[in-house]
Amino acid sequence: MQPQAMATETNDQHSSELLKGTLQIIILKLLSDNNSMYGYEITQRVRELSDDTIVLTEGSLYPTLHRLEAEGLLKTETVQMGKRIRKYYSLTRQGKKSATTKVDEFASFVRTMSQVLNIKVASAT
Amino acid sequence: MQPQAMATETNDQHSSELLKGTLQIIILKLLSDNNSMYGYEITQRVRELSDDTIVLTEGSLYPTLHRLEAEGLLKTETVQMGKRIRKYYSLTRQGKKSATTKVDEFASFVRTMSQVLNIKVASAT
DNA sequence: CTAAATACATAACTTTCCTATGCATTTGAG
DNA sequence: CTCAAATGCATAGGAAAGTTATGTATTTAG
Repeated sequence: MQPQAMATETNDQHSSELLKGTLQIIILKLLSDNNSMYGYEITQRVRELSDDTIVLTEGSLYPTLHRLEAEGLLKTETVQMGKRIRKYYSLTRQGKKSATTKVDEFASFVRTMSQVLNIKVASAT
Repeated sequence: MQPQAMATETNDQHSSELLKGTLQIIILKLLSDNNSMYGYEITQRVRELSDDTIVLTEGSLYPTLHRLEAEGLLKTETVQMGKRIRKYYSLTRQGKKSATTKVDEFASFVRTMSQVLNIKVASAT
């Protein structure tokens, strides 16, 4: 009955402060699951997986992709789609290792934080 | 047998990138549990609660405390301990509300992230 | 035909944390 | 006793990683 409650989904956007440091983890993990993706595709998939609560801006996504490539974690393949360019990113061997490590690190960090904040974090299964 | 494995506890420090945005949440939550604490005490307690994996530096702690006070979330009481000063921080009414909100926000963010990263995060009980 | 979506990119700015430094008192080991 | 370590607060300078704003260009849908 309350107007706010009428929306089908709760999609208040997450505080972007918390996102810091997690963007590269998200990218690495998606690529480790999907073999190869292009930038725009990544933004759409993250939006989808997060129920519209994590919306990547191009200003953060592309610089991060460039950085990860420069660090040797990603490699690219540019594909001509008609007259439009698509740059497909995939993990290097080093990137695969890094993906695993960083996801584990994040899980560990979350465990520590729940301990410090004394909260229970149930993951949706 | 390996020298590194001899330590009784695994206390690799968490990547400070992930800490971004969580520092103020930690402070607000500790104060909401403890009524009143001083800076140094906060660093020690966080160290303890996190098994030495989160070590706050003064360079991040004090500016954050000052900022939260300026925002009206914290109030202070300076106490003279012999010749030494202690500045006790506690939550304002607004700070109490903020503590609850931010902890909830963090929990929500973690749920979203586990969904995106497809990981299960079990909290130590 | 034209607005919205797709697709990439970068410059300027902000926030938040870290390192380094400074000052001062108290405690503990030798 | 002496001096290093721990206790206690504070700030300046810099790094890292986002955000906003802007730019360019093609394709799709109304």
